[in-house]
Amino acid sequence: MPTLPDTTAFFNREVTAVARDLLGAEFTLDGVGGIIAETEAYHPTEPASHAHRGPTPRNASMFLGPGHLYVYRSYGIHWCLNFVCADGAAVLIRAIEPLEGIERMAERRGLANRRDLCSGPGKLAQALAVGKQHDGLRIDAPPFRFRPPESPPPVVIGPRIGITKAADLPWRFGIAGSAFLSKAFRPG
DNA sequence: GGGGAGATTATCT
DNA sequence: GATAATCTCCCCG
Repeated sequence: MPTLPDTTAFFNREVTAVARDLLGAEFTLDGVGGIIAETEAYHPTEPASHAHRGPTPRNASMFLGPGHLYVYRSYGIHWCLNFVCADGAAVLIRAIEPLEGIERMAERRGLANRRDLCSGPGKLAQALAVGKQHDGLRIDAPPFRFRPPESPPPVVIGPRIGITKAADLPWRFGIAGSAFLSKAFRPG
């Protein structure tokens, strides 16, 4: 009987390594979710991070330690889901391949096309019904289920999307060839 | 299939 | 008062 990987140890590593290793991981909320297909890393030392200027009421959960969730409202409309690492670093979950609870996702999104259910940070938050009530919770306790990948998928890397600061850093990671990404990676 | 405008609100200057 | 880790719809081709 193999020992299950320790979740805190998984997230207590360099944030770009965690972002890459999250690809292929299983994540569900109340049995709704699938396989993480796209992530972005954020570190307090670069200005795109919400933790760049230190702790504030909004980003408090970024400092709870490895294995917690950071959920924030984006553009006053959408919710975005992050997994916290060490020292205020966090990984934004940008896309999930829907596998479980697809019916409920389709209802929440008002869409039938599986490809569009979770292909973006705001979309997947709506599909999984992620909200402020999940900010600061542990990823390895109900209503969540988290399981790291058993074998690493092929990875593509590129610059992060939708930001103006530190936009040159290649800190976006995706499963190569996945049909469920928020946007294609530029070849090269 | 691609580009641009608008929606909407918490947070910080 | 400006900004923001986004999404959808509309127009054009």
